[in-house]
Amino acid sequence: MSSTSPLKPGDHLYLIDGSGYIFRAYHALPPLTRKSDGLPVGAVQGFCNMLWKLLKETKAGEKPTHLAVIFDHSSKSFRNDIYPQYKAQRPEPPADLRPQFGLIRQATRAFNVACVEQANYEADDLIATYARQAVEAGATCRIVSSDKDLMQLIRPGVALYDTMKDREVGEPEVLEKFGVTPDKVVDIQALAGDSVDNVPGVPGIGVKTAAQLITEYGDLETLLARAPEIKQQKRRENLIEFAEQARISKKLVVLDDHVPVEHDVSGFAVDNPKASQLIGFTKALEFTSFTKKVAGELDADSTAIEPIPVEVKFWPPEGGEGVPLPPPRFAAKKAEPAAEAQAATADVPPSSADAALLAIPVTHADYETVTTLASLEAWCAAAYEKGYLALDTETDSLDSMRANLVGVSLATAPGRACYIPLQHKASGGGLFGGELVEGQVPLDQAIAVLKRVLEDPSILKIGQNLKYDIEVLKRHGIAVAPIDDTMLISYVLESGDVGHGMDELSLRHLNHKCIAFKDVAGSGKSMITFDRVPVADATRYAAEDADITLRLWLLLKPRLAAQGKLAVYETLERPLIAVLAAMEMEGILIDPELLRRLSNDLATACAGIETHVYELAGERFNIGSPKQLGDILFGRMGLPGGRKTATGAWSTDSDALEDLAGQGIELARRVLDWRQLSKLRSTYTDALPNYINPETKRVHTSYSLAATSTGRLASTDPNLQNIPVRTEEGRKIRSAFIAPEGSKLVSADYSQIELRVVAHVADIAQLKKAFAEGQDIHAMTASEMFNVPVEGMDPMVRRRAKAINFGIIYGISAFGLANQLGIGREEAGEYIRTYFKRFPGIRDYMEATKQEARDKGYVETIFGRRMHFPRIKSPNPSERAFLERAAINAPIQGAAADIIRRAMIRMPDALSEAGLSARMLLQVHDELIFECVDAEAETTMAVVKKIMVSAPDPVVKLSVPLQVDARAAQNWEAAH
DNA sequence: AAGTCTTCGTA
DNA sequence: GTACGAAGACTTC
Repeated sequence: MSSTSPLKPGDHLYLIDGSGYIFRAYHALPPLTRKSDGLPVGAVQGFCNMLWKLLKETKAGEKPTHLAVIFDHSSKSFRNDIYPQYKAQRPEPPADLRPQFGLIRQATRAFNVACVEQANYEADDLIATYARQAVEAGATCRIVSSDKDLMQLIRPGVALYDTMKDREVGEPEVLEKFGVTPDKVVDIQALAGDSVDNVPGVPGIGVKTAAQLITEYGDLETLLARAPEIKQQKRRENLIEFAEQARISKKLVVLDDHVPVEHDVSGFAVDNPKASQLIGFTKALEFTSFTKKVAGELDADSTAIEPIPVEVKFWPPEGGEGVPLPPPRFAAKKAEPAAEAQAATADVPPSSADAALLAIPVTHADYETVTTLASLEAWCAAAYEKGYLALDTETDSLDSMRANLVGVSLATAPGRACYIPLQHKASGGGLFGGELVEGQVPLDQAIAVLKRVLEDPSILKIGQNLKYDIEVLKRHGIAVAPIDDTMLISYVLESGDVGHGMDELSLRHLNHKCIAFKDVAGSGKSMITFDRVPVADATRYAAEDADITLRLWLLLKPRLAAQGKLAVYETLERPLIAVLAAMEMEGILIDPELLRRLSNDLATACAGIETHVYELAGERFNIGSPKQLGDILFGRMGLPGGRKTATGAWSTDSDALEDLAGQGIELARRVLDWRQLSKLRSTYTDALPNYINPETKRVHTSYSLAATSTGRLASTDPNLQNIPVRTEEGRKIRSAFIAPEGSKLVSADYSQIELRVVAHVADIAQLKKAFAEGQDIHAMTASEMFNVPVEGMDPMVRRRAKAINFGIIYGISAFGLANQLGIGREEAGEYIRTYFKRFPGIRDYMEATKQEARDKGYVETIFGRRMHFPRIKSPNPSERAFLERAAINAPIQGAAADIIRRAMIRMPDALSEAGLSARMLLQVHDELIFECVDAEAETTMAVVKKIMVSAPDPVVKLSVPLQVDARAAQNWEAAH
């Protein structure tokens, strides 16, 4: 421990938030630093550097006279007595972080610095208490932390220093973050709450609204007292209803500055480190260069000092998929050559030199606007030196099949980025508008230079959502390869309730807020296309995108190997980019004339129903308005049995209307009919023709690879994964998706793939046997459950079993099953009990999955795809039950998604190797749609089936056969 | 103009 | 009971 001396006027007390430091260092720094045995020590090393700098390099007059590092004693504190859910759903720290908690405490002692923690109090409370003591003693205090919860302590004599951003946090920074002065910060937090710490706050109020309210009313109590004056209805009601919750929230966020501290501040007086202790410690952790630096400064002979024993807890981590190894120098050898076409040699690992540069702040100072061919060549040369290149294209449209290339940005190192404007046009109309801006490299020349590097197999191209850029560049004759995509890397690492957009990733991982697109191009009606953005603005925006993308790659790529997820990325994600790009660019043919006729028919039918509805209702109203309809049905007509929606409005969904229709209310039946027809018209027959590309005359959807939590794809603009099929009217729309003359559409779909996955992963003998023998799976289930023969089975009995089988996949509940079958909850519960009695393995599997989600915070598919459920331990019972069902469904839906991904990745090569010209056009979760010439239809179906059926091989040997049904026809409806 | 709610299409 | 996206109505700024 350090020496002893009471605080006196003029003294400087430094309080370091040790727990906060380690969390932020872990998440902000690349996990590259490990001891030779694999022990992760990056945060400890960062901590030592920071502490050393504080002790040695602080300016004269700011040197601390007293210093202590404060830690959280445990995850429980007095706040849990006020509000048990406080910080209740914090996930366990990552395995490679856990051992570093103890190491940082040992580092503190090795520095001969006070190391303080106290049961029942958080570090922040101790810091608040010591800071108050300092001010009262006439000394000043400086708190070293990046925690926003400490902003409330800022006042004359108490400063806050953010180590991660390397800057002082003063009133301006607090104003920027919370919109109020430091003394009001707690009122903001009380209103806005904090989802990370589970501070509830008031619903509907975020930081922005809270700041506005506190500025207007002065403080929380005044606001709550005068809440009835507030104009906005919802806001007023919430402030009144949740007033007590706001007060509790405030108690949670206000720090206790009168902790009966066990360590007296006089014991924090600064003393010099003992060379033997400090160097002994840094040698033990193999901090070579740090040891050298310290030895030099302390004038000690480091070779003469023995490493001291260091106590390591929680390492290696127990169980799991094994010890996360240091990131390999080169990507792991691909396990499946066929699955990953990309050469491993092109997969350059992030250099540690660049990784170190990640810490430099994102400024736009060194961004360059490339205006000459020579300078473009120089940037390409830099890419050759590095072996990798981050890039981003700027265009005038979100639709990659219509977008014109406006410019390209490149980055070769953190902070080293450029923008090459290619097709910027002068702003303004008339004579001077629309002309190409001076000083741009001619498009064809720039393309020629870029083509060399973007197609070079030795240069790895890094992008964020590269599929878009690949398509735009392909249309300019460039076939970009090999590639890495930061969006997909993030998706593999963190699929769960976080997003993977670049702005979001930048904030989360780099603590940097990107320039928003609307800041350079505006929004809404006044939005300009990117080619009209001034080149200087465009450079800052575009070069930043490439810079951030490169930094994210440097940070995130090593985590794939560290978490054992490189194979998932390389076999299920990355190779799908090119496959999807080809499908999207191919597009599908639709018959706009047929859709136009359908639209007319639907319009006529709707109009007829409308007249009738107005008669029945006795007034004209907007049938499409649930609010107006509810008022008429349950208000004016006073019909019984109305339910309310979450927001208190009358529910008029199809269940509610079916109820009324069943009671003989014709109005309800008519509205249901109207809704069906009007839906088909607005969403399909009217919308689809607008998506026909004028050049290709086909419709090109866009698939999102990182939109779902389970690994499924999502289709947008237009969504071609929800084309109607269930009703006769709807199927007419499907028949408007056609093959050209002389060609056919082939549809191939997996039969019962999710139930087959269940049979395999839960290892259910009866199910496996039934699938192996090609039995009717629902009939078999019914037979097992109700002891009736399959022969001559009552269709109703089979229907119940079928509903239960689907329920299993969805994480069954009596409530849901009762709804589905239109029976009572009791009866549904009885079915479920019967089912579990006959299939106990299913119940075991479901319980085990829930437990896994609770223990680890995630679940995995049989192919290793990981899906996170950070809120699975939510204190809210209905949220928790929902997440448990989702966690049960995820490995099943996810495995099915993995299987069809594997089939899709192998499909193009398989088709061409078979000498077929068939092209894959669409994916609808368990179905693939192809277009092929008439003569090749049969062979195409055979090849497609073979690839789809064998898709799990060789990684997973399914214990159940997969079945694929395929048909060829002139249109999708007939092929399906 | 932007964001939320409700409804409904798919697997 | 799972997973999505789109359209129209409605609310708020």
